[in-house]
Amino acid sequence: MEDRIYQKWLEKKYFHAKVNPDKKPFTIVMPPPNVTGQLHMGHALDNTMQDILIRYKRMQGYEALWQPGTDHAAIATEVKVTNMLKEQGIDKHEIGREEFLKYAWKWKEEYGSRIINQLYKLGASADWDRERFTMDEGCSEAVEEVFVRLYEKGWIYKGSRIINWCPVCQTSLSDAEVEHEDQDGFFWHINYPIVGEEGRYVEIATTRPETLLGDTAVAVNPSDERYQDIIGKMLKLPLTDREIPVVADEYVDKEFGTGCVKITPAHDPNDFEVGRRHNLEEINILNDDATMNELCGKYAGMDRYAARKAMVEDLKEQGLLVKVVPHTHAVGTHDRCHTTVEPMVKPQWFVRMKEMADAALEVVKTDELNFVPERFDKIYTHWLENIKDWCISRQLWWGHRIPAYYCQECGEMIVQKGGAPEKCPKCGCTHFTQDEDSLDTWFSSALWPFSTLGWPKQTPEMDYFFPTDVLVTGYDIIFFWVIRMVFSSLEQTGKSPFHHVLIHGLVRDSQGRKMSKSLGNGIDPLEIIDQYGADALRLTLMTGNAPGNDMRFYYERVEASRNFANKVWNASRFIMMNLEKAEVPGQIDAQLLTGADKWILSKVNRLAKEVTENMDKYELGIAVQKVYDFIWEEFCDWYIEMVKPRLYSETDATKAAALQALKTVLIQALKLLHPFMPFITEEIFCTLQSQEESIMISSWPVWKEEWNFEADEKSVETIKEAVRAIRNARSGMNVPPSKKAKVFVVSDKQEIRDIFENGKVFFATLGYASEVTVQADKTGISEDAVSALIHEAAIYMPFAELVDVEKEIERLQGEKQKLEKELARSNGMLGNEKFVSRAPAAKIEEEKAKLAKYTQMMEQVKERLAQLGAE
RNA sequence: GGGAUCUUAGCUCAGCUGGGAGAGCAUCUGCCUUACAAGCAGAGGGUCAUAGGUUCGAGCCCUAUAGGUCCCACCA
Repeated sequence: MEDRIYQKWLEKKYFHAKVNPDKKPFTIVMPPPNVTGQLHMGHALDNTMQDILIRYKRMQGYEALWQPGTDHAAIATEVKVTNMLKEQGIDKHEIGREEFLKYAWKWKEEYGSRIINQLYKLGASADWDRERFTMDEGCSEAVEEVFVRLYEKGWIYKGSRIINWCPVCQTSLSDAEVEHEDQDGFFWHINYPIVGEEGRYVEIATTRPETLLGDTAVAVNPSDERYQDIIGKMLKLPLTDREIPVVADEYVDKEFGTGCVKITPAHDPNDFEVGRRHNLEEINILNDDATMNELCGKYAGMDRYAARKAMVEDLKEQGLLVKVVPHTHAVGTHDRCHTTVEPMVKPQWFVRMKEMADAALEVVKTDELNFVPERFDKIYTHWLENIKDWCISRQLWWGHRIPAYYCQECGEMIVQKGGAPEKCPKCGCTHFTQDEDSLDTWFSSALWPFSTLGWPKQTPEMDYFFPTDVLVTGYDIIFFWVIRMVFSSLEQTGKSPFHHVLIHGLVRDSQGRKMSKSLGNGIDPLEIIDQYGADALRLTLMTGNAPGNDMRFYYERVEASRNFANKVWNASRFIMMNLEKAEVPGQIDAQLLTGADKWILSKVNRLAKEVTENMDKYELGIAVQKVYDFIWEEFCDWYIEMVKPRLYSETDATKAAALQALKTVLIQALKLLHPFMPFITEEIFCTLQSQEESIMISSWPVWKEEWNFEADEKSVETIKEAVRAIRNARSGMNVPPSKKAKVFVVSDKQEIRDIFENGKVFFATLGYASEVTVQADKTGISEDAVSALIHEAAIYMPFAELVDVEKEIERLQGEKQKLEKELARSNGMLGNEKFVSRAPAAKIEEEKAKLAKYTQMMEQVKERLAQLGAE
């Protein structure tokens, strides 16, 4: 069924949005999934939320564009392709860049559509006609444009800086791609001999002894009294024949370790800074695979950890190892392969961040950009305030190549769009080599909200759909993507790329663990869809969870969602069955509407209002909960049951009105439910009526003043109260529903009697009554009838053979206790002089009304107890 | 080290601007009532982590404390 419906939507082009000046635009850009990826629960959640918002806005009459596409995912894809080639016995370095890229593109063609097809299964109503790819022509043009603009502004520069290097992936990384994890290690205390002072040493402490070979100084704090006399002296660097100076630098913490720090500018970010301040040499001692390089003498060729071991042994032998102290410290790892990254000095490309970060900070302050929930703007702000320049070059082949060209003759560098220059402006040479590096994958995704709309061209789409309205994504991606989109867009278009960022959490397993491949605890959304349907999956993902919070996913929850889908299905089937059997006029005849009909119309009217309010606040969970409760409780459990006697009657004059109300309310509810459960609502909608061809392009329910029946709502609520009291009493005495009873409603209030007279038809059925008699006093009712007491009325059921006076008294005494508590509470509040003087008047009135109600009910209970001979 | 967040019924979680504690699942009781037993009706179950404070009134606001989770961070 779902595939069939989705196919229809596709064929009818319902998802397609076009520039339409008659309508207001509403735009969401889809976070582009990796081309190599497969749909997981995170995608399912993220895209369900977006689809809900898009469907909602589309129904509200907006020109709703959901812009989809995929990301080339530089490292992830390159690793996958490399591994695939490896399995075929092909080494990527042997075949070279060109060949490799052919394989990569082939891979992309093969798998790029897989995840898109999986999104179809979810019901995603994205505009697939506009599907884009970060490496397609337009997006690549945008990348070059931005690169060149920033370069010319001086905000992109090439320089030798210390960067994070992944020895396995063999590429540089940005700070955002490095995760810090605490690892157990040691503090090795090593003596560095002072030159010319036999037997005198400087004791340093290090967690990475192997970097000793790259040391070019030892630093102490300039105010450290212990070391004043050695500042400026030379030390003999152990295991080498080099001599290094002692320098003074504020960076050193006197309290930590020995107060003496070995400085390795080429392999530690702090040491790098110290090195630059003191003009120290930067000695790179590592190869790209993190083995020791040719400068390391006997250690050359050893892995970094093997070298560490060997060097510690040698230091021990030479008596320079003072002690070894266990020590845990944070180690940077690559977020993709979890290899320990190696800080290294290498020539790379960077984006200067200061100015763009400031601009990005400004838009959250001015509310041009808002996070939902709000707390995430702190995370955003904090990151931007501490941002460093962004290393954007990667030593990868799969990605946008940096548009920098070097003259083969004089080495002059030219940065420009549209390929290599024809002639070197400096020497006239016509031969160039392009920079080997490619760009960080996030450089292109940072442009996604506008590159997909045609930027840098001035397209009608840019004018109409940009800036987009809301971005939906997980909190784990704020640094990588959201921030970079914001500053890129501000710089290039002058606008924030979206007004709202709706943040969701992670979908975890039933025990609260992150779903991961290594744990094997991932639940495949496609399996859930096969088993329970996309609607059930979507509902599960949307219920019982607040924005920004993580959620647990387990089968019982999916089953509950599936059960709800069944409920909707069954109720609809019941209504359609009855509609078929009878002639139903097209219009509701307001004259024939009963109190029950008005009550449910009033309820669904308010529901529409509340759901809309919550949708607008992005409280999707609350919105769907309201629809769920309405359909299951008010509509199915109450209204359908109320209406049955009229439906089964051949003579009831209001039967048509009942059918009309059923149909009308069902359609309203289906519409409100549609964004959440698109398939089942479409199926029912199309069977139920033939005027409109699809629910997804029908109009969203709005508040109708003519459906506002407050008085009728109150009447029905009174009867519901009575029904509940009857059921409660019967249940307490184990009377089966099949056992009907005569029911007397006694009230000295005319209006109450009227309510029951008017509602007799359904009150009788719901209250298991064989006959309902409404009267002003107790005449004719046997003394020992079972009673159920509600506000301003008493219900009596004479069960000749079932009377159990003991139980009856017990029940009434329970009731009395409850009322006593209520009265005490109410009296307490109203007796509090401060409450009466300071609380709002409405609150006081409300409380007085309650007090009156409970007082009245208490009298009834006491009277009844007395009647039964108890007290 | 800084920050965020959580602690509510046996379990998983809602509770949006402070005004009588909710849902789903689980449990117990009774029902095959002609849409639905994947259902219907009823019931039990919570000093809302702890201690203070603000307020007429606190699950909600403030301050501490304890425990959990997560993020950020250059302590060698």
